[in-house]
Amino acid sequence: MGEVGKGTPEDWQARLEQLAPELIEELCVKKEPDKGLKPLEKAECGNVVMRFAPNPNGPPTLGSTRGIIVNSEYVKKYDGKFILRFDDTDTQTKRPMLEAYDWYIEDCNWLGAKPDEIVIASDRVPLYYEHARTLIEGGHAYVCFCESETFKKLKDAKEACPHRDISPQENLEQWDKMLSGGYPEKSAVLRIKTDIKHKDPALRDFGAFRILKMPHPRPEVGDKYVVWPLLDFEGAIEDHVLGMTHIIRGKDLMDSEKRQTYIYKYLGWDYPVTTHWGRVKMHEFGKFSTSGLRCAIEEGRYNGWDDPRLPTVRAIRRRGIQPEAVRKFMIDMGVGETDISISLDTLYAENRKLVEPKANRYFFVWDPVELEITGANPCIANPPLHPTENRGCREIDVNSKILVCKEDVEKLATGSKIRLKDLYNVEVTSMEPLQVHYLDDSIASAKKDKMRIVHWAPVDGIPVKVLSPDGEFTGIGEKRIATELDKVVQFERFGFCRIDSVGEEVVAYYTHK
RNA sequence: GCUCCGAUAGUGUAGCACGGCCAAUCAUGCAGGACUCUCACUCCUGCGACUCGGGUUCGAAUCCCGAUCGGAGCACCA
Repeated sequence: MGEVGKGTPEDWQARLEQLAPELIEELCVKKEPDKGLKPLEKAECGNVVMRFAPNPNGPPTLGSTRGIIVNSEYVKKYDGKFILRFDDTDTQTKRPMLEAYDWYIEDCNWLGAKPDEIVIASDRVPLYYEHARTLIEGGHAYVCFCESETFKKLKDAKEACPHRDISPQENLEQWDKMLSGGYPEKSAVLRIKTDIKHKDPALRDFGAFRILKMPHPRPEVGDKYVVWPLLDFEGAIEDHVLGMTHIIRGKDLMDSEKRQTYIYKYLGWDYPVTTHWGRVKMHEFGKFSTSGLRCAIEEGRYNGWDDPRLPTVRAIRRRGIQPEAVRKFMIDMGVGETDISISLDTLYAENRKLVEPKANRYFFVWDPVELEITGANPCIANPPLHPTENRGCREIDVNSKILVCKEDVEKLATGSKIRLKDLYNVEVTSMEPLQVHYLDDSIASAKKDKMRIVHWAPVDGIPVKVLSPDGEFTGIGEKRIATELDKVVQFERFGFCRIDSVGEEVVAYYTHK
């Protein structure tokens, strides 16, 4: 051993060649970093079933896309099955929103994550009752009439409540009475027996069903049921019945798995492979709660669920973010247990790569100021639609007046020379009123004199309104913008925008710089 | 109070299961420069991290212990 530390690398190589030449090749193989998502534990191609299970109590947000994209991406990778399941069994606190069901389906499709199957929990309540009955019969569940406060105290003291040891027969009767509406709201819950002395208080006898007399918002369900399952129960049953092999969910649900394991044990089922991820916060968006947002929208502080200031999928879609960019962004983020706080810059950079070659260029002048040109004949300007992709030119008639941005004018003084982009060079002859005199067409002389290059718009252009997260911009743009409905364009020296509507005026949604 | 989890550049991420390929990957960001009739794109160059302290070992980002910081659960919410 002592001699190992001595000698040069060359000596070592020579020694190794003598001793074990086969090792050399092995050492030369560099570990390849894995691209994309890490492999799933115990996953067999063709047998993977995963799900995204939201409560449709509001529209999908950028946060939801992580669950949609990563789950569906894994399923694609293993040629499995992707299920969209609506966990909509709370008619009260997180009451489902009727429109949101379709929004989720729509947004999944848009993101390239079309579900292979769609399941709505509120349609399957009898299934949950059935398993609840089995558990009661087996003595693994009981109807508890404690007030929540009382139960909490007992639980914290590791003490069983008086209802815990009632016989299955009696429990069954009480359960039936519960189902038929024989008890008032909040007077009874069905609990799953775990271990009342478990060292972790979160795992001691947890609730599985409660009485909720508020009807379900879905008309096909309405007031059919008064007993509704809680998430841990509903999810546990569904995940097994639907054949889930792998689950990825929030770290906050870690104890959920431990609780659900009791149910699985009682029913003789195997628990799916579970992974957890941390919370994602976006720098650009403050804290939004679905209920808070709803109020704000109703009060008119936002224009709707697709207001460009909101982190909803509908909003970013309207802004011209491409689904592929969101996918790449979320997949690159991977599945980590750390809580993260990310910036949308990375998403924008991803999107820019996608949109840059496609977007036609146009002039849009915000805060327009009229500028009079002397000494030039009327002409037609021909700026290219794209600087590198050979896609032809736009045509803009230029007479004696054009519009330029106020912020550009503020940098001028009598005598300044500027280049009107893709047009010609001028010199300012008067500031009030703003007048310029034609100099020449040569780009070379513009460069030689280091003139500022300023974009402009025709006075008879089309009014344009840009809605952005930072507010509204209004001005005038080239008429041809009206032909780009639903496309992403680049307003030169401004940024990328998606043309949202075209009429008397063009409305554009700001994408990013 | 009880219980669980995590920590790599400004931000995210790879590497950690099995310690030497790590003088630590990639992306984004930032700074400087080239190109350009846009502040976009492209291309160069640069900046920047293993939370801390012990231990094991010839060798630790990787294993062990402790501390610190951060997050979460203990609902008749999801």
